[in-house]
Amino acid sequence: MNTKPPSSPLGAGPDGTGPGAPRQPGRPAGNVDRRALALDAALQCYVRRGIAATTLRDIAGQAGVTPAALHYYFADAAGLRDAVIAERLMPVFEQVRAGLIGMPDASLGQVLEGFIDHLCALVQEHPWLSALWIREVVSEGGSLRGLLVERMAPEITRILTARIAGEQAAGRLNSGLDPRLLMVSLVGLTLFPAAGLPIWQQLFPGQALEIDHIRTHALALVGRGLELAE
Amino acid sequence: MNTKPPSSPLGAGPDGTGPGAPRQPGRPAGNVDRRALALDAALQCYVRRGIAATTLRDIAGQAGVTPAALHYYFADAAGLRDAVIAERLMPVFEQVRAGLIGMPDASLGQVLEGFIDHLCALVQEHPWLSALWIREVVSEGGSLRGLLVERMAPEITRILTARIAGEQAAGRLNSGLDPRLLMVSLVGLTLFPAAGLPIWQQLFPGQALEIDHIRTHALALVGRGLELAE
Amino acid sequence: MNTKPPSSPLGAGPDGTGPGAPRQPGRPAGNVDRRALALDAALQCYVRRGIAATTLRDIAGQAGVTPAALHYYFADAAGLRDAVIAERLMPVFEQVRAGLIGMPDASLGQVLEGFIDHLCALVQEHPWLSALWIREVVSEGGSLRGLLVERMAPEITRILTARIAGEQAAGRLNSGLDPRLLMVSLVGLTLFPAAGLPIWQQLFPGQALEIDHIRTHALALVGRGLELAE
Amino acid sequence: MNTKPPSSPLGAGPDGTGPGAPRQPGRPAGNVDRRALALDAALQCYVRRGIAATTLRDIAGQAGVTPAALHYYFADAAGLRDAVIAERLMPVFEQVRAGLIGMPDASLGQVLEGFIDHLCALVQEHPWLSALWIREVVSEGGSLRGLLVERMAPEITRILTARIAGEQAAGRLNSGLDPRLLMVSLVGLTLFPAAGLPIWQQLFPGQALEIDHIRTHALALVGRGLELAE
DNA sequence: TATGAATGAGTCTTCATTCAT
DNA sequence: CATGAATGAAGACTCATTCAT
Repeated sequence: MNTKPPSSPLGAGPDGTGPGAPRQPGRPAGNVDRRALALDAALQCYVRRGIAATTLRDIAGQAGVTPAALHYYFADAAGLRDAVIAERLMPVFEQVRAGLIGMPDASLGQVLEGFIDHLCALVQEHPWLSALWIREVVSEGGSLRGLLVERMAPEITRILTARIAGEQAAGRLNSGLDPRLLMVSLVGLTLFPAAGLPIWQQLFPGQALEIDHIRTHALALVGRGLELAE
Repeated sequence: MNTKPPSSPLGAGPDGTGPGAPRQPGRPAGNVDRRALALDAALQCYVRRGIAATTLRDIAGQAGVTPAALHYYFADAAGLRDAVIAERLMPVFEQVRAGLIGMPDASLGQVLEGFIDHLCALVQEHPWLSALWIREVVSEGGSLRGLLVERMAPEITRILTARIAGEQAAGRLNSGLDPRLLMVSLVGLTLFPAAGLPIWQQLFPGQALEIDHIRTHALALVGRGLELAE
Repeated sequence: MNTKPPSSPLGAGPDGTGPGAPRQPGRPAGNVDRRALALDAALQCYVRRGIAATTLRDIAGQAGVTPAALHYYFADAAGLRDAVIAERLMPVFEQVRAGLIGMPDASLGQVLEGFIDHLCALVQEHPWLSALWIREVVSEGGSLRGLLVERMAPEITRILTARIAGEQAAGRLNSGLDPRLLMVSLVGLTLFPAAGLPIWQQLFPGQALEIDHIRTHALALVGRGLELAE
Repeated sequence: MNTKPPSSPLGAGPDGTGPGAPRQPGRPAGNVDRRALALDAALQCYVRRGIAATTLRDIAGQAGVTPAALHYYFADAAGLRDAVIAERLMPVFEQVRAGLIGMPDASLGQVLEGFIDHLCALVQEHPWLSALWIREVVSEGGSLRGLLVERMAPEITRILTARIAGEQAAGRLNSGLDPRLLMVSLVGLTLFPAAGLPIWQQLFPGQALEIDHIRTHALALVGRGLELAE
């Protein structure tokens, strides 16, 4: 009947037990493995089953550690999730953002096509990115939706929407496009197909179908559209 | 969002009794209500939390029935999920498929643009479609992925991929596109943005942003691309 | 990683599961047994180990039911504790209070001696009363201390302290006594020795030593004190 | 309340090294500090939550050491508890005993009133005494009950009960009293009210209510009883 | 036909304890 | 001499499922 409330996520326990908050620097190399292993295992499970449906046992089994060890490292399930977000997801998500707002001097065409290149390169390097983005960022009820809404989208929206509309007004961009939906379209042409790659590959056995095909295809489509004959 | 109860089974036969799915024989009509109520509640929960993370208790609470009643109607959790798929999801998924392979005489342009129209109309009518498609069909580990891989995609792929490649060879379609990825692109320009509509609406407060804007935008993009000034 | 918060104590579950709040009337007799059995078992464990140190398993084992059954009956450990308080303890505690404030017309002597009688009669009938009062009501950190401070003592204090002081002023009560401590003294001469009865009995083997001896002794002491020879 | 750290071991030998309890040989003096700190912290926790409900982590947190350090010093939780008893509790409990059997030449009146004075003085010096006595010595299932039954009460009982009965027979003591319960009554008039002091103080805000009031009141009550007007 | 009662298995979490260093 | 790392056992609680009625 001890109803003592658990310590808040990410905070070091008040009893001097457990490492609580991640302590990156200065850790003996021998111990980094198990914590990092757990983060990687958690990431894998999140991708495979979704964050909400992943249990600590799933992760512990995947990482080859005991559930109690996960509590030792991360205090609780929320702490583990937060650690994965902070140490695995955010650095990459941050790169998504940086790819867009980091090229202010370029022409809009360079920005947009550069964004496609950039997303594809990130997916190449971090194959989990597309799956997690689709399920946890975009999906209703996704665990990371708040990250997009609060931390990433507002800035991107503010910077790019006005510019897009401006280019349209100047006749330098297809006026039929909706400025508010353009960035989404680029994601829909890159991360979305990338999340389904295993499916498409399965549908075309014997043929190579990789992220680079998605990149080329997306660039061709946004370049001139379908170019349907009249 | 998505709190509107889904419309009654779309695959219902012309006699209005709706035998589109297996229904235990001998049940009085008066009880169909509670079964249908449970299916609707389950669909809502699936959209909200994802299929894997939804518990029977969630559904029972949402439907206002006891968990035991769900067992009575559907035998077990898998049976309920299968019933939702068969009686709620498949009729709509079937329409997705029918929209594509049902117009063999039309030109490819008509087929592709018709597909965009069709998807948007379906989302309009069944707001849960985009969310569920994104999370459960496309996502790795999605509960409905098998449906796409085994029942829908092969036929579509067989019919359309060859035709697309043919049109490209004949110079009637942008040769830079990848025939294998074209259908995916159209979904990525419709269902994917639709799944995020609540987010985009939140980012542009005071402005109407609805499925019709997605449709117009997608048609403009596939029509001629970005039309960037040289 | 389902971090859904548990339903609040004593409240009926929102999912239509479990009886939640105690439902006294109208229950089939066959089922009353197990719930009441659990309450009795919990009371025994509380007396034996203290409320804070009692686990659900202790109680379940004592009652001969599974821990899950306790959750079914009482939602959670706090709910069980609250039920024991509400259905077992409070009725008796209420009698402690009623014994005092229920005799306004009597002389103070009658009230005080009546209180001793009353406490001893209650202990006779509810042997757990003294142990629980000593450990959980009076002890620092006791789980029921709030009950005394907030619900019982203020009224008793308000009614009796003034009267006691008045009688002292009128010379009808030992003026050396502290009006604020008189009621406590009576408890210290009844419930406190009663809680230790097993010890005293053990120390005087072969002799009867029961609550009635405590009553007689307490009445003699408050009657005329030690009556020490000068 | 009771946040004042307990004074250093009372049973310490005349040489100031305090061998009153078993102390692993060969430990440098510099480390005694941390051990003593842990004992004090444990005592505080025992008072606050009760011995059975106190965890090693509670104590470690309170003492500002790691749980592993407690194991290093005391082998296990039982060893820590035994050390607290031997080095903190027993010296004071011993004084309770010594106060009674140490004045064989005095009159019974002096012994009894001296006992009240003595208990109050001990509580004054060791505020934890009353709480621990009430909860762990007297309460059913109390962790220290054995101490009273086996080590303290028999001797006191043997020496005093006979004497009390003798005085009664000689007409020098209220014959209505029960010789077996007289010592308990004195405790019930001192330690018991003392344990509840925080409550009574809370009930009479603005008034000083301290151990000395308890002493005066108890002496007045045992002196001549209530002195109720006929 | 339907459900209230009950439970075994599984989830997250905390605990005392161990051990290599 | 002392502790950070780790864990098995036990804690509370939830879940899908069963079954008598």
